[in-house]
Amino acid sequence: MNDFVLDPNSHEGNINHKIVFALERLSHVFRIQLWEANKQFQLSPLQMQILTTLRFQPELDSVTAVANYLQLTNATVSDAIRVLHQKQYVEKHPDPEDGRRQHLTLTTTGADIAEELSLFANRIGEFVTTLPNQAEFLESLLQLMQLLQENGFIPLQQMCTTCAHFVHLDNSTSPYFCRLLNKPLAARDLRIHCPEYEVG
Amino acid sequence: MNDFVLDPNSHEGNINHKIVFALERLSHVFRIQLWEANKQFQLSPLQMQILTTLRFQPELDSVTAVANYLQLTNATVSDAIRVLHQKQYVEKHPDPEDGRRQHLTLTTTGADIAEELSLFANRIGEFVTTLPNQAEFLESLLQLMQLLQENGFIPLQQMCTTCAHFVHLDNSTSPYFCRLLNKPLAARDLRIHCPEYEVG
DNA sequence: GTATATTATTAGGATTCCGAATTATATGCA
DNA sequence: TGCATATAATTCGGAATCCTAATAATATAC
Repeated sequence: MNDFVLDPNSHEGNINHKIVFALERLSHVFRIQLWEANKQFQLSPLQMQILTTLRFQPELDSVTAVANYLQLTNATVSDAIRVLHQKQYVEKHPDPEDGRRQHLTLTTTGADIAEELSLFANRIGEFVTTLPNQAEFLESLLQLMQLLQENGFIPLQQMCTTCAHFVHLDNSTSPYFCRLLNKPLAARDLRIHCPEYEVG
Repeated sequence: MNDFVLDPNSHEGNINHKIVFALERLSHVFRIQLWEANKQFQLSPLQMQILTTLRFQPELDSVTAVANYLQLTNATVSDAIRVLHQKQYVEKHPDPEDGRRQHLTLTTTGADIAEELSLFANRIGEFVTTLPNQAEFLESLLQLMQLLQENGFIPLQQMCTTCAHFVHLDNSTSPYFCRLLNKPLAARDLRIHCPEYEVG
């Protein structure tokens, strides 16, 4: 649920508290939207999150990898994946070299559903479109994510700002640079999940 | 959790998607933090949210009011409050004029716990402290909240930006003004839950 | 005064989470 | 080689999250 607990007006004028409170309320919106989608897609919130993870981050193809990403126990994820397997949205392929591993992939149906879920999520994106200062907004969000990642609140996220190939140029209109792609980056170019990511 | 589903790099360079994805990841952090607090406080996530709501928005003093605010059914909230009542964190007072209503208040213990929860939530606030451009960040968040409220994704939130007393002055260093308090407001002064709120 | 609406609760059920235990396989090291 | 330890995945039991539907009591509308 939205997801946390804070006095919305504590320390009158304390901007940190207000920001956290606003993030909390927005967090709530996402949680509620997941339950809304549940009615439409006949999938539980966790099942939807797993489908989307497998669709857009296919390298997270095991119970353990998904559980770490979602910060849940293997038990919880294993159970949800069992249901997705029953519904024939997810396939399990034994690893030929490691008998303990099961590689997870989406079926065609599963991938289609994940696409639809992505469109559903974009209902929020419509409102973001009308915001001024989107680039600055994204930068603040990424900075916060980076801090939270560095302090163990978020598991490794393959973001530009923590990547080995990333360079922060201070005084420039394109303030960032990727050494791998060998090109300058504006705030809008910053990736949250880059396939070329290397721990930096 | 976190809580939603979106391709973190869809439409390469589509900044809306990235913003939504970042918000989604942050939403996840709040959800996970609630479960963390659960270990420490022996309270369920919903119970904690209810305690905090009663503490900082005491005008939401009925099952229905809290359920609307949290966008849950009365059944769900009623059940959680039953437990909080058992634990002697919440008291129920029958309304003398309306026999259906129960006014909810916190016990001293309940209020103390709510304060501690607020401190716990502030662990995220520490990181917000180090962000540059906090005022702009808060403004973007509030603008998004306002849009979501206007479109029915968030129930009535007593924010300055949707208040009858609020005036938006365009070209100024204090770009806002409250007619009730009769004073200019900077971004950092904007309230998310104002006791003087009137529907505007 | 009767129909309708509202407040709160209860019951039943699928899902979400956890910790702990289990099974199977892989790895490290003597 | 062999044995301890680590890892991957699952299963089990249990408390909590959510819902819809039904119920009871009271309030409101006409």
